[in-house]
Amino acid sequence: MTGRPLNATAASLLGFLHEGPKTGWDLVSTAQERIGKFWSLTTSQVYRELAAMERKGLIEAGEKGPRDRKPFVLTEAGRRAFAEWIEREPGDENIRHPLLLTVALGEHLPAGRLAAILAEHRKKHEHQLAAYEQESIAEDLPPHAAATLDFGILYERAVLEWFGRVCDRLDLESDDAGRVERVSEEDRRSGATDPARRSSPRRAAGR
Amino acid sequence: MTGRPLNATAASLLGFLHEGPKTGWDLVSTAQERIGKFWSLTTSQVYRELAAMERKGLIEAGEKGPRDRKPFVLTEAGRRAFAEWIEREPGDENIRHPLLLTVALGEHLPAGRLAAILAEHRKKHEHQLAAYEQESIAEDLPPHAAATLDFGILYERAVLEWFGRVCDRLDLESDDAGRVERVSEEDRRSGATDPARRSSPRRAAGR
DNA sequence: AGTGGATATGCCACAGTGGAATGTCAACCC
DNA sequence: GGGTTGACATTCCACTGTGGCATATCCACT
Repeated sequence: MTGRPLNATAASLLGFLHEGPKTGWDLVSTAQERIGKFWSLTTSQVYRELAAMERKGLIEAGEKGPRDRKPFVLTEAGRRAFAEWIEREPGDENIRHPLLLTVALGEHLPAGRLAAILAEHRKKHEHQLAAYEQESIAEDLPPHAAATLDFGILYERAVLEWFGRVCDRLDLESDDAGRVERVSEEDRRSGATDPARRSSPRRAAGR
Repeated sequence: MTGRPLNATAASLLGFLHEGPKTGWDLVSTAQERIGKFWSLTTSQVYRELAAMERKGLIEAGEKGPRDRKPFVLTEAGRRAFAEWIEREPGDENIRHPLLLTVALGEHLPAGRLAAILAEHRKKHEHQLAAYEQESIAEDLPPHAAATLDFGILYERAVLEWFGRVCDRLDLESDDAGRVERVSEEDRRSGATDPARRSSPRRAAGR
């Protein structure tokens, strides 16, 4: 038994199936909503994992509903496999960040173009942060969901702080997105940072 | 021409080849050092991309050196392909974070175990941050490298801040990996899968 | 000469990814 | 009631990524 330990994507599907029978489609949307922020998955993957898990007896298909809806339920073996998986030490994170690639190779790019790209992405991250904060205020989430949402918020804040720094480092003007940060670099030392008091932001520069 | 636009891994290799002829081996180490933090790649991938790019005429092999060293140089077509690639809007980052998965599904895990896992990972991130800060102080990096290193530092700081918050959120004791009993028991009695476990405990933390 | 380790390239099998293609049904409109 | 639309549900396929293995070659040291 326990042939090849179950991958994380499959395991998370089993996790969601603890809440009751779900079809592939249901699982795709559940997963995208609940773990999509830090675990990308696609429909094809979901269906493939479901088929594989059915073969292994971890789940079972129920009666077909309308439109070929095929709801799956956990079997005992599935429950056990999940329990085993979640007990294991999770691996390290794996980040693939095209924007950083562009920055790293940015010497081959005119400064203005790099600035434009950064501005574009900064805007995206501002929106993302706003959305997360919105969500965290509006909804009264169960604690585990709140914890992962926290991650999103802190991550986005860090990214935004980085944008400010990068423009500095590379002597770029950050404007088109409406400069806001510039000032806060200086303010920073007075300790007026947000609710997060943790480590004094050590400014290295001296340029 | 321009058959299917060049993937990011291949493109970064072309980028490094701007610095002069390099062999596959050279490129592996260059890449790991310069972009490995946010763009994972393996030796096999590098050799495969090199072979493919040679077929497409983006690079050319020079004289074989000792030990089958096969240095590649950029061709004009390669230069163009790279220029085209780096001009494009980079995609969004893609994060896969097993630890967050475990947290998100953490209701199926005894609180003590979750705390232990978190403590373990926190330690790793503390080391990583220390390493980055070390590097940033010790070396006088070119600006683009410094910029990406900054990202690493801010990211790790954010992660560490998150660890503190999570323990709070989930009523976990944060310190070392010991500590199994004591928490969780009273949460537990609210029943198996009650999805409406809304009222977040959020106790006052003094730490 | 022999051994072991770092350098160097390449192959293979398989897992994971993304998007297009296909099929099915409910609802709405004339 | 026939036709169109669009959401739902599944499958397929080509590409990308991973990790291990099989070769060599060369160097240093015995």
